[in-house]
Formats: sequence, C-alpha cells, structure tokens
Amino acid sequence: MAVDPGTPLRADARRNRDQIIAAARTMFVAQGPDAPMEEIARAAAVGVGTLYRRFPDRETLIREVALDSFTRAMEEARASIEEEPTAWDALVRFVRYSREFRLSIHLAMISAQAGAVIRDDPTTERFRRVLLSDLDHMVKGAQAEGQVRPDIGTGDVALLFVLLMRQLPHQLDSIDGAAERCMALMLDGLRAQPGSPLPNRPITCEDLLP
Amino acid sequence: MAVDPGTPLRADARRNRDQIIAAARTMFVAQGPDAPMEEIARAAAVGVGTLYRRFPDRETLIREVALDSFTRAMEEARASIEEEPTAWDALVRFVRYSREFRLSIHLAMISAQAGAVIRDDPTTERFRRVLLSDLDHMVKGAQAEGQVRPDIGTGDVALLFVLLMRQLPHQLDSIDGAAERCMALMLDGLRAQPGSPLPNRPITCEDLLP
Amino acid sequence: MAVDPGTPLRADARRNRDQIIAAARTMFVAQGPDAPMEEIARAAAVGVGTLYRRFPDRETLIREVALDSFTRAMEEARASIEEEPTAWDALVRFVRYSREFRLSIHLAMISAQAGAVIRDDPTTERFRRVLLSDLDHMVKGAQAEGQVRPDIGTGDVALLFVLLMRQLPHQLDSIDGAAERCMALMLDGLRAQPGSPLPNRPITCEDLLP
Amino acid sequence: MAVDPGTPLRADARRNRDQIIAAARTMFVAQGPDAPMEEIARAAAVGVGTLYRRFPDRETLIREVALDSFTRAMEEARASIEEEPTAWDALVRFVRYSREFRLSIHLAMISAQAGAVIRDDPTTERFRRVLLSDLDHMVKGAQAEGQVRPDIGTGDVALLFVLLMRQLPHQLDSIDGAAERCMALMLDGLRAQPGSPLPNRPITCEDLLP
DNA sequence: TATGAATGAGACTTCATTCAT
DNA sequence: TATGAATGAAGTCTCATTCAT
Repeated sequence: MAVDPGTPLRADARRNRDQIIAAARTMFVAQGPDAPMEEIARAAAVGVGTLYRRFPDRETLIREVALDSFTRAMEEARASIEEEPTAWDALVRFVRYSREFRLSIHLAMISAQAGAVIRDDPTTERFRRVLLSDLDHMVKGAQAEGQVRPDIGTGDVALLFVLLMRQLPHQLDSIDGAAERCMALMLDGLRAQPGSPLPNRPITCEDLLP
Repeated sequence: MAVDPGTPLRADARRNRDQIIAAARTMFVAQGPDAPMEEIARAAAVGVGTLYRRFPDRETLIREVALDSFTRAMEEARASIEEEPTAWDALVRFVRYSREFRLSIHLAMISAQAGAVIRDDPTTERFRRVLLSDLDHMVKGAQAEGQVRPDIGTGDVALLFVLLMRQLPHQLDSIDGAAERCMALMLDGLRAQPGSPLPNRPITCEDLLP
Repeated sequence: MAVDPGTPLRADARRNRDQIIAAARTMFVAQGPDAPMEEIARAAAVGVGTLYRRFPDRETLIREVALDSFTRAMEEARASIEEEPTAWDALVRFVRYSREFRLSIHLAMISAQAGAVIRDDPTTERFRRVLLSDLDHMVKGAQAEGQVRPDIGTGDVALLFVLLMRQLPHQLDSIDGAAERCMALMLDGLRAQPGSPLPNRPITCEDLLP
Repeated sequence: MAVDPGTPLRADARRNRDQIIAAARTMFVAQGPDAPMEEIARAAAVGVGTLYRRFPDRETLIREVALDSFTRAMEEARASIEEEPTAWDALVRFVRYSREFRLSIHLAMISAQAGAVIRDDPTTERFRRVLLSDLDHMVKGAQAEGQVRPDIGTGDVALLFVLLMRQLPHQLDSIDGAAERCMALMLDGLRAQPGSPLPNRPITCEDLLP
C-alpha cells in the first residue's frame, strides 16, 4: 500500500483512491507506463497533489495498479476453477476474462521499464505465485482431461497469454472479434494432438519464478 | 526520404544515414518510440545536428526506420516464396525471419503513438500492401496444400504475427527458445484440422487495408 | 498573538500552542525558516490544521517564535543585571545564556528572508528596544568598570553577538568547546586595552534602531 | 568539473560557464543554497537548459562554485604569504580579502544542507587542506612574531573566520564599516596578551580535517 | 557539412494553504 | 475543535529542436 495500510481510509479518500487506480489502469493501457501523471489525475478527477499524496511516485502507482489487477485476477481464477465443470473450461474462461479485463497492464506492463518495478514488489510477487499456481492447476487438469497436448508446460500457456494480453494496434483491435479469433487459434494450438514437434523443452512455472 | 531522394548521397553521408537508421531501430526496440534523440545520435556516433539534418523530426525518423524494415521484409518475403518448396515452408520461414529481424518495430510500433505516423506515409502504405499481398500468397497457397485450415484469412495470420512480434518482457524473452515455442504453437493453431469453430468470419487482407 | 489575545486559552489549547512554538524553534534552528509546516506540525504532535488555526501563516509563526525567544531573553537580561555583581559579569552571563538558548533563531533568522517579517512586527520591535537598552546598560556599565574598551559602542557588541549566535557548520559545532572559545576570544577583543585602532566610529544602539 | 574536463570548452561555452558560476555565487550569498535555479540562470543571462547542461544538478553547481572560490582563496593565500612582510600582515590581508570576496559561500554554505555536498568532494577536500595549511603557516608565523597569543590554534582562527564570513542581516551589513570593526575586534581578541584564560584546549588544523 | 551548445516548453514533485469530516 | 485530505502554484529537471561555430 502507498501509505499506512492499517488505518482504513476515510470514505472520500477511499473513493479517490479507487478512481485513481482505475484511471491509471486505463491510461497505462492506452499510453503505456509513461502516461503523464497530470493526465491521470485529471482522468481521475483529482488534483495532482492528491495523486501524489496517495502514491508518492510513479513507481508506487504502477505497483498499486498491478496489485489491484492481480487481486482481481486471482479471484477470477479461483472462481473459474470452482465454478466450471472442467479444467479446460476454467482455462478458457480465465483467459477470456483476463483479456476482457485487460489484465494486460501488469503483464504487458512488464515492459522493460515497468517490469522491474513490479517484479521487485514482494506482495505482487506473492500474488504472481498464487496466480501461476492456479493456472498450473488448470493446465495440468486440462492435460489430464486430454484437452491440452502433453508436450507443453504451464509456462508456455502463460507466455501465449502475455502475447494475447498485449494491446493490439488500434486498427486491428477495432476489427470485430479479432481478439477472440486469436485466442481461439492459440487455444487450438494448445490442443493440437498430435501437434508438430515443439523446439526445446516445455516451459514450466519454475521457469517463470526465479 | 528525408531530404532530396533524387541526389544519391555521398559515401560518408550514406554511412551516417545507415548508422542512424540502425541505431534508431535498436533504440526503438529497446526503449520504445520515445527514445531520446540524443541517445540515438550517440549510438550512431554522430552529433544531434547531423541526425536532424538527415531526419528533420522524430516522425520522419520513425517513418524511415519503418520503411527500411519493410523493404527488407519485402525482399525476404519474395525470397521465401521463390526459394522454398512449398507455400507453408515459405510462410514458416518468413515468420521466423521477421521475428529474428525484429520486424516488430514498425509493426509493434504501430502502437497508438507511432501508429498514425507510419500509417499516414504513402510509401510505407504501398509497401504494406505488397507485403500483405505476398503473405496472402503464402497463406492461400498453404491452404491449397492442405497445411493451413480453411476457416482462417490472411488477416488472421497477420494478427497472430503482430502478437508474435511484440517484444517479450525481458524475463520471458531470456527463457531459451520461448519465442520459438510460441511460434510453433501458433502455427499448430493455424494447422489444426479440424480446429474448434472460430468466432466471427475470417479476417482478410481487405480488413487490414482501409 | 495569532488569534484573540484577550481570551486566555484553554489548558489543552495552551499546551498545543507551546508544543508548536517549541517544535518550530527547533525546526527553524535545524532547517532554517523554510522548514515544512507539516513537519513542524508532526514534531509538535498536532495536525497541520491545528497549526494553521493557531498561526494563520508561516510569517505569523515565525513572528511568534521570535517573540517567545525575545521574551525569555529579556527576562534573562533583567536577571543578569540584577543578580550579577558587575556589569561585565552580567554581560558575560547574558551572552552565554543567549548562546545556549540559541537565541539565534530570531537574530540569525534576521536573514534576508525572515528578517523583514520580524522587524515589521511592532511587538517584537518593542521587545528589541528593551533588550538593546538592557544590553546598553551592561556595556556602558562594563566600560565604566574599565572592563570594556572605551572605543566601542553597544552596537558593536550586538554585532559580535549576532555572529556568535549563528549556527556553526555541524562539523565545527561538534568540536568540544568551540563555541565557548570563540566567545572568550571575542570578549577578549572587547576588553583589549589598548586595542588596535578600530576603523570608523563606534556602532551605537541608535544605529540598530532605525 | 561538471562534464569532461579534458576537452577545453568552446569560447562561448566558457563565457557562459563563468557567468553561471559568478551568478550562482551571488545568489547563494544572497538567498542561500536553495536559490531557484531559474533565477540563477536568469542572472547569468542563459536559459535553464544551459545551466543544467553544464551542471547536471544543484549539488554539482554548489560544488563547482565552492571549488572556484577555494581556488581563488588559495591563490590569494599564497600571494599574501609571499608579498607581505610579516606573517601577521599576511593573515590580516587574507582575512580581509576573504571577507571582500565573500569567501563565505563555501564556508558559510557549509550549512547543514550544502555542507555534505562540499565535504564529500575529493577535490574540494584537497583544496581545503592546502588552504588550511597556508593558514597554519600564517598563524604559527604570527605567533613566532609575538603578534598572536600562544594559547590558540589555527582551528580557532578558522572558526572566527567562518563566523566573520557569514552574511550579516541586511540591516547590520549596511552600517558603515560594521564588518571591518568586527574583524578588527576579533583580531584584537587573537592578539590579547595576556588574554583571559580560554576554555578547553586550542583547536588545531587536525580538528578540522577528519 | 558536422558538431554540440543553447533554448524553452513541459513533465515531475513538493508543500503552503484551504476545507470537508 | 482537531484532523488530515485536496488543491494548485512553484521549483526542479529533461529533452526536442534550433543555431552558432
């Protein structure tokens, strides 16, 4: 948290904080992690000062946005696992959700620049582990169900994931259903049995958690 | 071109120009299209003044870098078509080449920011058409060969392409063969016969050329 | 006074006020007259709001701190005159006291920045006069006693005073007894009989009270 | 130096640099080490950009100003020693020069804030040593001549020095010859034979060079 | 023609002060 | 009344671009 997480925020401060996080996510998705702080403040309908009081610097803001997104993603991952009939269905639902919610920011944002900021935060790190573990559960489950080819690892899925999360150039993004088709094609790649031989060994969770 | 395209450049001027383009591509890939002009100049071992004499502003530089990359890509596409035994092989080779050459910059760079700059240039636009037409050739050919599923369009392939071109977060990019595996999985998605039903209609070349 | 000087403050308000003055003096000595209001508030263990309720702006706060210090100094001056056997002893005691109490703030603080603020306040002005008059008493007395050379004026002493009050660079201030030695050397300068001829005419109280 | 000291500056750049140093010294003396960079730039008749190109940040500027002053002081110290008939005369001349040249900045500026900046610079450190050694020469010489009392050390003189260098409150500084009288009184303190017993032991050069 | 110095607009951040709770 | 949140002006610094050498 930016300040003292112990004291619950005053109602209005809470509202501001949420608005800022939401505005920042939007700006980051649209303009990348260098989006002007002042514009973020304006989009959140607060003064710059307020933004800075809550998030002392850009890094903190990025971290908090990532944290927020991770939290939501974790919840959705859990819900997918619990509510869907098969692991494969859970995987598909989770992928779709992430795309819709533009989980992108914290994944895509792992762009050289913002990457270190996020990776160095212990809380985010913890969340990442939980998330990966849930994904692992889905992938292994779907492999057991025979829905996912055996020669891939959870890391491979995460990787495709990251690609899918990227903001598409506006021109392409505006084509109807483009993103959904990409997703479907990738999922078909994951199901291909037998697929073509893949180079190197499967990428696992461990590869992603140094 | 930045200055008079009619007059061929003197040898040293030519060398400067090439160094700048190369340095700019590298910087753009590494730091995005906002990389400081002065650093680009330094990387090219010229003064800022020289950089600006050749490319009056950032937009011009971006455009020229994109043009340069497109040109090379076009040549490689032609070569692939001519030298490979099947259309599918040509497609695979071209995808692989693009990835290696980080064709990314001008494709990925079509990121909100630099996008318009590139799209608005008539020469680049022309090159894009040629490139897409070559790609179309490969895809249709591969479909005729029975290597690519019939329910996809060239636009779908281009889209997967763009995703694949994106710079991966450093952490992931450093995993051995990660990019190759992604590419292979995507290609398997393209080959899946029968694949799962895809949403919406195929994305064609026309969808990408407004 | 900041608010209505007529109504005596409630006990807790009084305590707050004293804490703020004390905290402000400390901060001013340590950081200069630009010390952040919020830090002063924190050091006084009150909210900024409380600080501003009591002292509507920085100038007021500075004025009040100066006033407080002048008051104490005046009391000490009186006590010195009354309790010490000779005027010279009184002078020495007073100089020493001032130094210890870091009378500096309001004297040293008469630094370009905060100077005008203090000088423009009629109450402080009055206190200054009283203080100078007491000092005059001591100096003239000590001259009559033959302890202070005749060719100096009370203004000269005040001047040396101000110098002595300055906060020494930390490095020097931490040397054992450095300040005391300076004081002693200056006092010896005042006693030198015959001293070397001094340039210009003696500086008097009037010179300091325009 | 701020940039590469190896390459001599272009003539105009050199002029700018000198103007900036001079302007900065003046501003620092008048407003303290927090004087707005923009005002310094304006006073030097250059843009902020130029100021920052030459001195990447405030600390560097402070360091360079200090360095410049030390250099001049060292030269004057040498000249005093060589040209004056006695060590005492050299000492008096050097003290007077320093005052006039407002050697203050780097000495007085050793104000908590700017202090560390200066002390941490190895070149300045070296210059300080040379300067102190020259001062030591003068003091010891003047003691041998019987002009300075034996119970003081060079550090004591340096200390008085620092006090003397401080910017006096404007009101006092404008009194004719005030500074000169202070100086004379202090020098008389140094000459007092026998003076009053001084507390603690003499402060030496070593005390000032940790 | 090549260089790198100068400029100034704009982004980041801090804090004095006001105001809602 | 006390608190601390919000505001926005002011200062710091960076960099795209122009221009003198």
